[in-house]
Amino acid sequence: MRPFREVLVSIARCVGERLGIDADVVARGFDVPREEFGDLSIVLPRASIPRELWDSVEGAVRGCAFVAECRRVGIYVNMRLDRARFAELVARACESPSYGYLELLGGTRIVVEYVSANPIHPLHVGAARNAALGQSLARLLRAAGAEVQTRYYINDVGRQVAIMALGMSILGEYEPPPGFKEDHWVGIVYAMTNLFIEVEGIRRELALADDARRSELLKELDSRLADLARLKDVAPDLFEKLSDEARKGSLSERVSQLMRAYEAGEEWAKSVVRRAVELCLRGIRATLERFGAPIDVWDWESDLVWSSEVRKVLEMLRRSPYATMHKGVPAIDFSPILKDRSVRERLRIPPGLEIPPLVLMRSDATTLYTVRDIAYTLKKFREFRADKVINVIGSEQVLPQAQLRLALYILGYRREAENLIHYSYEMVQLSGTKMSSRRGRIVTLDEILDEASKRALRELEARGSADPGKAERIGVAAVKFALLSVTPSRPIRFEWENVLSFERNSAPYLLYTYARARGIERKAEERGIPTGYSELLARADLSKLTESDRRWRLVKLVAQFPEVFASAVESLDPSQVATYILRLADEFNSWYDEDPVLREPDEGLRYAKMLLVKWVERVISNALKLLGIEPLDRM
RNA sequence: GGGCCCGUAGCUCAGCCAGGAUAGAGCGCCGGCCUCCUAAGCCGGUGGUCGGGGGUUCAAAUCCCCCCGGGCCCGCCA
Repeated sequence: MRPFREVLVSIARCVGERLGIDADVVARGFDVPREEFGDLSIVLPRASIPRELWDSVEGAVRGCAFVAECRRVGIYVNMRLDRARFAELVARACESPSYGYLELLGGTRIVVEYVSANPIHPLHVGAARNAALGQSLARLLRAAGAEVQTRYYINDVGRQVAIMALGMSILGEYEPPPGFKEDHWVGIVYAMTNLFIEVEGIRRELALADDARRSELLKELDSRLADLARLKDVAPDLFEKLSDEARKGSLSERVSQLMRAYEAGEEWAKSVVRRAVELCLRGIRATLERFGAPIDVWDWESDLVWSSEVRKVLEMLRRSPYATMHKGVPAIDFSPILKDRSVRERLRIPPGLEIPPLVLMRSDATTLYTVRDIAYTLKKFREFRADKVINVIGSEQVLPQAQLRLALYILGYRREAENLIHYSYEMVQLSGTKMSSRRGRIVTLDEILDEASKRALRELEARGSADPGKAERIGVAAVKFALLSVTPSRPIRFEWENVLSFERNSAPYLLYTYARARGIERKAEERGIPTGYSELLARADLSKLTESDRRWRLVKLVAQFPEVFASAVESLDPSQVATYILRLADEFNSWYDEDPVLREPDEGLRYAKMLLVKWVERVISNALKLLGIEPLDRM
C-alpha cells in the first residue's frame, strides 16, 4: 500500500477527467512544495495542461477527493490535503509489519556478486564500501520480492595469489602465529614476499641502468627496504626464511612456475595454493559475517579453469568473426559492433567510451581475467537461473566490465549481456598515505570495526550500561551507515571521525531514535495501556492527530516511505533510504521533545499519538533493515 | 592525448537522471534547554558568486558546449 501514491493518482485522475487530459500526464506535473505552499502542488507547465485551461485547474482540483484546500499561484496550483482522511489511509497501510516494502520484483531471480576481494590480504576500506553496498542491495531486492543469491568470486588464479602462496610455502607453516587473524597473517606474508620480489627486480634492473635511472631505482629500493624493515619486526621468522630462499635463486621465477602449474591443475601446486587461499578466506569470511554481509555461494576461479568452461569460451571467441590478432596474440576486436548505436545502448556502454581489443590469452597460453570472467558470468546466470546478474565492482573496472558484456553479446548470449549490471562505485581514498596492499599498508575493515565497537562501548559506559555485544552492534552499524549514506558514484575520503560519527547523521542516532520510540511503548506497557496495533487504531482519534503541523509533517513523511523504497529499488541506491530515515528521525526527535505522548490528557489523541509512534518505529525499523542494520530496543 | 566519475556553506553531504516559487541537512562556531516518555536529544543564531564562462528556456544547482581542479581507467594485471 502506497498512501501517498494513491492520493496523488486519485487527484490526478480526477483532475484529468474534469479537464479531459490523460491522468498519467497530469500526474507527472505533481510536486511536493515547500511547506508554506501546501502539501501537494501541480506545476502547470510540467503537467502539460494547455495554457487556456490554467484558469480552470483550481476549480477542477477543488472537490476532488482528499483535497481540502486549493489555490492557484502563478504556474502552481497548491493544495492542502484532507488530513484526517489521509491519516486514515496511512493507518491502514502501516498495519502491515512490512509496511513500505513493495512487491516490485516478484518472481525475478537476481545474483549479486560482491566483495570478491583477492584472497591475499584482509578486507580494507574499499572492500568495506563494496560489502556495505552489496549486502544492502541484496536486502533491498529481497524486500522487493526478488529471489536473490549472493556470490563471492575467489580470484585464486593470478600472479598475486601465486606470490602469497609461495610465501606461505616457504614459511612452511599454515597456522598463523598466536594473536594473528588468518587473513591478516596472510596479508603480511603476501606483502613481505612481494617486497622481496620487487627488490629482486629492482636489483636486476640496477645492474643495467644508466646514471639517471640508477638514482631513481635506488630511491625505490630504499622505500621497499624501509617497508621490509617494518614488516621484519612483525614476522622475523618469515623474513629469515625469505632471505635464505632469495639467496638461493629467483623468487620471481618460482612464482611464474607456481602460477603455470596451478592453472594446469598440477597437484603439488593445488595443495600449495588452495591451502593458503583457504586460510585467508577463513579470515575474510569471519569479517564479512561480523559486518553482516553474508555470502551464499563461494566460487573458485580455478574451478572454471580446470573444468573445460574457460577453454570452451576461449574456443568460441577464437572462432567468432570478431577474432583478430593483437600484438601477436589472439584477441577480439569489438570496433565493428561498437558502431551500432543500439548495441551500445542496450549494453549500456557510454557513447564516448573507446574499447580496446580484448586479448584472449597470454603468449605462454595461460588465461586472462576477463576471459575467465565470461565463463563465470555464464555460470552465475545458469546455476541460479538468474534473470539478472549484478556485479558490485569499483568504477576502475568499467572497461573490462564493458568488454565482458560485449563478449557475451558477440557469443550470442544477448540476454545475459543485456542483464549483466556493472554496479559501479567510486573508491575510498585515504587522506594521508596511499593505501597499498602490495606493500602491506592498508586500513583494514577489522580495525575500523574494532575501533567503532570500542568507541560505542565507551559511549555506553558513559551512560552506565556496558554491554560489549550491544557496543559491537552499534559500532558495526555506524560503519555500515557511513559507507552507505554517500551516493555510490561519489568518491569517499576516508576519515576516522567521519566513519565513526555517532551524532546526528549516523546509525547510532537512528538507533537511538528508534529506541526512544520503543521506550514510549515500553512505558505504556508497564502502565497497562494497550499497545497492540488494532487496539490503538480502535481508540485513536486521527482527526486530532493531524491538528498539529508537526504531527502532520510526520504523517506525511511516514507516507513517503513506500515511494522512497520504490525509488531506491529502481535506481539500486541504498543511500536514498539512508537520507530518508535521517529526515524522519530528525522530525520525530523534534516532535518527541515538544509534544508528550503518554501525558497527553485527551484519550483519543493519546492513542493516536501512540499510533504515530508505532508508524515511525515501523518505518525506521524496516528502513534500517534495508541497510543491513538491526534496530535495538534500548541503547 | 582520449574516456569515465566527482566539484553545492570552513568541513562532510542531500538536491541534478524526469528544469520550476526565497538552494537543504549535519559537523564546526556562538547562545539557551535534563524535578517531565532515553540529552547519542531539543531550541535559537552563524554561514553559500551551487568550480568558472557561454548557451537553450517564460524559468538552470539541475539540460547542452567550452574551460579549470581532483580521482580513476586506457596492461599478454585483477
